[in-house]
Amino acid sequence: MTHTPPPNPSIADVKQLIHSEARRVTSYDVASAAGVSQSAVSRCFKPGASVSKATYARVMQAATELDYTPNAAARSLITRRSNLIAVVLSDIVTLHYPQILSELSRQFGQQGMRVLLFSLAREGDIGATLADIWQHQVDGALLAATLSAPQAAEFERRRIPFVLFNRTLREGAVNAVVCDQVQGARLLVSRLAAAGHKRFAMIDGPHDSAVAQERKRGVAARLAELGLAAPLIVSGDYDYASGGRGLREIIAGLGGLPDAVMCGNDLMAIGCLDTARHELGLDVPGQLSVTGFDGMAPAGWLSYKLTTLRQPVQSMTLAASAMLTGLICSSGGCPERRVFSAAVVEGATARLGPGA
Amino acid sequence: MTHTPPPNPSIADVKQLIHSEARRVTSYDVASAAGVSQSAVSRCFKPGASVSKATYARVMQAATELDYTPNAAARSLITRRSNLIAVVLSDIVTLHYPQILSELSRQFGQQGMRVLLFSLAREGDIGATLADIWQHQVDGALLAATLSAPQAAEFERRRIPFVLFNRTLREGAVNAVVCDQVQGARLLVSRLAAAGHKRFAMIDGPHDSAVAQERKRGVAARLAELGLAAPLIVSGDYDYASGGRGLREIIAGLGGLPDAVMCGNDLMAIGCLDTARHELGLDVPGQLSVTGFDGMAPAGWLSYKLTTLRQPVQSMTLAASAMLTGLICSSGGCPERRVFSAAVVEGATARLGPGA
DNA sequence: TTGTAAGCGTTATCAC
DNA sequence: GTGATAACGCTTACAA
Repeated sequence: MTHTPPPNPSIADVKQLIHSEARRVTSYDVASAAGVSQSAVSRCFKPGASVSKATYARVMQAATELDYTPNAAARSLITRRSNLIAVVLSDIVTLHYPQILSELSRQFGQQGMRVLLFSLAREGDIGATLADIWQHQVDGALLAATLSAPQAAEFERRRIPFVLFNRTLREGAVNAVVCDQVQGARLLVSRLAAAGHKRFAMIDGPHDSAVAQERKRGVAARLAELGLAAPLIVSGDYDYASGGRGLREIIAGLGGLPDAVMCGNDLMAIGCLDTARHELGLDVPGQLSVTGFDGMAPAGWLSYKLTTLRQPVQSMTLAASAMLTGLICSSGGCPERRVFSAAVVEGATARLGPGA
Repeated sequence: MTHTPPPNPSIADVKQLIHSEARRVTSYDVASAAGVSQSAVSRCFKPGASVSKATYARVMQAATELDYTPNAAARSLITRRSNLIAVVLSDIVTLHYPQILSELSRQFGQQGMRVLLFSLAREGDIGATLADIWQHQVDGALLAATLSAPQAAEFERRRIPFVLFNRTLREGAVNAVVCDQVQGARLLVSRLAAAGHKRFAMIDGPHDSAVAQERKRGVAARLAELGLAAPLIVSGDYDYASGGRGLREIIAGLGGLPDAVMCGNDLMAIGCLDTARHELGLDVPGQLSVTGFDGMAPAGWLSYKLTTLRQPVQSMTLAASAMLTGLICSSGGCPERRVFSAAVVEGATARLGPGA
């Protein structure tokens, strides 16, 4: 019994050879089984290459029978395209996570790109992750995490296009898709003030969250403009428990109820609402108005009907993936920010006055 | 001005050369800047290789200044390890998505492996995705989606270890981490029956969901054992709206209220609960008991306190990632199933009798 | 249209 | 400990 392959091996011969050597199927195997050159095989897998119908058929037949699949690593080595997109999410995004990710995976998938996922423990933890991103030679990155200026610069230096999601750089222009948190916050304050609310309190998000900072800023600015007292601000962690804890802290701080509690996100608003109603026996919005931010699904559930600001997550996700694929294909152009507006969801947890 | 590099180029020389040629930094560049051979550079980036301290320092200095990062594609080509794990989720898993993904990303990350994400539109849609998985030569796969026997066989043939999450194959042994849905369902039925419930109804999950099938099976089997009437089963989509719709359908079908409505997951249970209380003005659990499945966070919120079965998602995720990394390192061994139990969360939406 | 051959950037093997 | 040199599996001129 010899292991030397016959000069014109059949598909079965090749199959057995591969099996006996316990290795993966390569384009050479397909070529030898189909009786063509290796480059012919390669061309058959490249859309729009020039191959005769007969050759194509023979190659595909062999490829199918041998379970051949091109090796992405080898391809990426020569083409300098990995077809990989790094998606970096800080755990805080948790709310829209599923929606964002499945949408991104779908969008990029349609362009033949795959999502390489990086999940950060904390908002600012991207540092250690960067090395991994470089190694995998991703074609682009979508970042929902805080990026420092030097880190952004390194993306530039390596010529890796990136888009920030709901984040911007303090200085320097970068591509970003954001929701105007400040505008939204101002709008909500206006509507609340128009309904006669005077004493405001706020449950703030984590200190390292850029989005939380903007929301807080918008609220404070609009209150000042309206000549109303600055809100009592307590801090929260964007989670359900923070909402209840925050409310108690506010009541203790004020020695009574404020007119409105504005929460940094829906999750805290729901926690605040539940504590107000079920633990403190308060009437919302009768005695107290409660508002959120985000417009996540549970906010619309019948038990809550939360008054909140909806971010157009779907549109933002779409815009971000489109922007990134655009950057990858036609590299160049100057940085662009696409700013979406948040819309007030009237709900039933706050008395609102007329819009501006 | 010449572009020929000097015989002993400085780091700055090399830097400029790379820049002028607009290419990525390779180990050759680092080698030439550090005045060593390319293989020396390679060794410096391989943990536990034999390099002298002096060489290591020189190489690292040059590497840092040049922003050199090894190319994962080239490495993967020669080592036959991509350090990539395919994680395939059907959209239905949406509930625990964030928790599962961030945990997996963390776990695999600690082993130096990255998560390549595939999000399926439907439970059974893995077919088209497989070709992508093969291309990227993943070292292993974690699948929370239905896999057919031939598909499983192809994983075997390609020697790619895989672990099913909350799924099993109808025939044939595979590695899997599951929660015993049947046992959980039976337990819950027992507790409900012990409290005197007689007429049961059920809002089922999607037909293509294996988990939903098992839950339904467990409920039906236990009811039969107890000599109770078979439940009225209406179908749902695992979403919030399905819960309310299902409840109405049940009431219409029975011409009145059942004693208990068991929902295929928490989301539908919450929808059912909201409709019962806020639209139909029913007293839950006074007039009607409602139960869920999963134990997702909102089930515990004060407005719901849902009676449900908690799946130990954290433990399951941990087990799955550990199992997969185990399979990758020490290939071989016979298929194993790790079965976790669901625990009853008593909540406040159903009257429960004593446990068995 | 097809085949030949030169890389892509690593790691691995082997002398030295 | 170090440096040649041969893979790894593919794409892509270029020649036929």
